[in-house]
Amino acid sequence: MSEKSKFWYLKNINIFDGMDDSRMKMVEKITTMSQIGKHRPIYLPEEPSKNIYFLKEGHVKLSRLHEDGREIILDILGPGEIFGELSIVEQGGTKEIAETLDDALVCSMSKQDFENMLMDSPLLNLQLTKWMGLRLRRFEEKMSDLAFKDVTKRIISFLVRYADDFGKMKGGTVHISSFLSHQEIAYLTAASRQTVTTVLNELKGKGLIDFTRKSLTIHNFKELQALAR
Amino acid sequence: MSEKSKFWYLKNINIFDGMDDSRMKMVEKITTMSQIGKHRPIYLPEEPSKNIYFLKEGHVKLSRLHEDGREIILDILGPGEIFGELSIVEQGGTKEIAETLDDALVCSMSKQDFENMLMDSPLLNLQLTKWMGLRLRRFEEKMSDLAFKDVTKRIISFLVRYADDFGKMKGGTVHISSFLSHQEIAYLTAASRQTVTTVLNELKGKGLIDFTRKSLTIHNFKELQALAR
DNA sequence: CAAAGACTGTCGGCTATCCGACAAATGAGG
DNA sequence: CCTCATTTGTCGGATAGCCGACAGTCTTTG
Repeated sequence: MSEKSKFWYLKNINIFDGMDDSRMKMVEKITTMSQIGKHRPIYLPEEPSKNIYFLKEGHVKLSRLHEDGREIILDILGPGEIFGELSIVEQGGTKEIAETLDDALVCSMSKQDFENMLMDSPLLNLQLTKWMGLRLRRFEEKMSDLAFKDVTKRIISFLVRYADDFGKMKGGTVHISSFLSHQEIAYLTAASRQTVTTVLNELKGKGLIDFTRKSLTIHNFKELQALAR
Repeated sequence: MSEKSKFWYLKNINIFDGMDDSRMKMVEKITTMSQIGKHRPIYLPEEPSKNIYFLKEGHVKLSRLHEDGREIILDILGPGEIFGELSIVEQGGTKEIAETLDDALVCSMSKQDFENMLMDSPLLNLQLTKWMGLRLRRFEEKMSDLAFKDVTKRIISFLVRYADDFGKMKGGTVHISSFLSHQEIAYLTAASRQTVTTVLNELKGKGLIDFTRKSLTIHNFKELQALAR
């Protein structure tokens, strides 16, 4: 993979693949790069963001709040992913919060510039379409998890997916150095904080995982994965 | 709205807006139109569909099955919407079922043709992008409903949205002539059939709605809407 | 128009999970 | 190293909603 494409790498697709150099220069011109510390908001609901964001490094969580303090984390994005109001139609602003999880490097550009860029490069637009299709698929997956699985399975599903994104695999074991708080996991899995604590300790008791406040080890990835269905 | 654009009307966006006539002719050439009766499958999981579909008339439900007979309906699509494997990346086929709810008119075209068409028309592609953004938003909405609301509110939410799509508004009352079975509503709201029956009868008892096996009347739309939060 | 099949209504028991409460453990900052 | 704030662990009570069962009602079709 070339430097250029590595830069804009997307989990499954590189949206800038096949883009010529002159265009890449243009892209970098209309883009503002910013380093953002951990646990900082990028945009808030009711504060309609006029920008589209690319995540170059780090991770960002997208969540929604409810009137009472409850929260649900819709998705965690990794390097290369895009967020912001992709459908320019609405004006009301999003109901989403975007917030960094760790130190992140974010490129932003105006919706207008983004739109122009898409109009200018059919290939880029097509890649974006495919990527959005994948994102829709991810949401579908999460929705059916919510509908079909009990809390334990949802938490295991989460651990597996999270390990996939953040972990270092070594043999069958996966180690993750930046773990989330139980509350955060609760938001992700639509469970209560106490239940998360209990379930994690059950899994620890069965020797499937080990964890501290800021790290997680999955002893047998395949085995855990199998328990999620 | 011109005949042409009415033909391809999308709920919120007309993806063929601004398309010149010669291109529209081409579109119609690579497209196969078919009339499909009610409650017929369009594609099934593990039977990877090589096509992209446009819904011209009628309604289609997209759902997922679980090993045990359980089902969740992810979305109900109306005239003008697009479905199929929009992200061409995956080869495994979808886990989705697409099935007509009523008599439908569906246009299908091969993924390849669709992709070529998008490459050929940046504007079209951009419209598609916006539309997919809206679809993502709809999924987000459904996910937070699942996380935050109890069954009663989820059912009310469903009624309101369904009435919006299918109903005829007259004053403050909405009448819907093609209502779903309680089981179907259960699948949509991730509830059990019995609970749906009970909740609907509670709402009837409070004079908010009336229903028979195949019709629904909402007496005061605004009032019901307010109860969903 | 009769018989079979599908849908609706209702009940009672059951259980997963939430929620409040509080104590213990850990970590951060002065 | 002490203090305060945050996170984790555990318990018991409350309950929403699931599930099986079964009866009643409507629909379809031969």
